[in-house]
Amino acid sequence: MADSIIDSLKAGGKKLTKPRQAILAILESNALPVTAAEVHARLKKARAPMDLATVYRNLTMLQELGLVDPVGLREGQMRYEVRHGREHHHHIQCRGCGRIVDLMLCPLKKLTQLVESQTKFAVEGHSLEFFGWCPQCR
Amino acid sequence: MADSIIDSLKAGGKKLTKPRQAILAILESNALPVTAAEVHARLKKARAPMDLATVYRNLTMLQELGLVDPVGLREGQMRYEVRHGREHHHHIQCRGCGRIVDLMLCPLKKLTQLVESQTKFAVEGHSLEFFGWCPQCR
DNA sequence: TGTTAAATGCGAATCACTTGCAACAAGGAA
DNA sequence: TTCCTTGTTGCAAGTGATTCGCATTTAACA
Repeated sequence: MADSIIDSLKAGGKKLTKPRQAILAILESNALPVTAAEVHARLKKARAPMDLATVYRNLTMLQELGLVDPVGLREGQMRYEVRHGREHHHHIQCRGCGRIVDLMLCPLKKLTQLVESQTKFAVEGHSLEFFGWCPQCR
Repeated sequence: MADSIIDSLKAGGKKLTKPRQAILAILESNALPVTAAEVHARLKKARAPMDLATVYRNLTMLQELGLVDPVGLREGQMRYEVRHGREHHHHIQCRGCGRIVDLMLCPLKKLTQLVESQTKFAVEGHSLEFFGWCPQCR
């Protein structure tokens, strides 16, 4: 587990419990964003079962600390991915099979300024997801 | 009601029922995206009450016909807005008060081609939402 | 006007997610 | 090490959004 994560938890007055470590291990082993249910299922397989409510509580907390990013793909459930050591990026999901692919790009720095001057909002974040058909499904 | 909407319904084998007309009227009178619950409440006020399930069924169907666009702002519920006669656009929502403002811009035409060549997906759509603090809340 | 397929209302179900609470476990202080 | 405080967990129940089954209507058109 990365020191930066442990430091962030400490700074937030959080404890490094066993269940929490297991969740972080699952998250770190996944390149792509996962749902709470998926984390729950993988913990069960990894012989570290825990209550789904605990999974949700931890994902919410990790998000508040800025350690994980939420990814909303209009699936009726949220996905989460660790931020640690990865560039800010976006995703594309296949409308056929649901496959998700990382897009290592974000064209929105300039656009953010435009939005700020246009709306007078202080922009704090954005979500950008693409939908389409993957090579196997098209 | 616009002829183009009626034509689309007809082409999809759909009927132009009274409840459906009422829903479309509500949608057309709203510049900003609304939730199913909001549509349901406004129909009640407008003395054209109908079952919430009917509202959902219609919103889903109108979306499938391409007459309304879904807008996901991570509020735990979807919003919808009529596409008819309006430019493709995005939104920004205040993290404080929830206020939504239209952004009449979309910088993603070029980016879509980049995504397509990078992933080999056939891009069919995207969602782009900004979050921040509005002038009153910042 | 009759026929038929689509649409509606109602109630129950599902699904993702949250909450209350008692038992438990980090982790710093003594 | 032991104690104490406070965050954490499991369990069970609760929400809130959305969907489904089914019997009853209603629009569309022959």
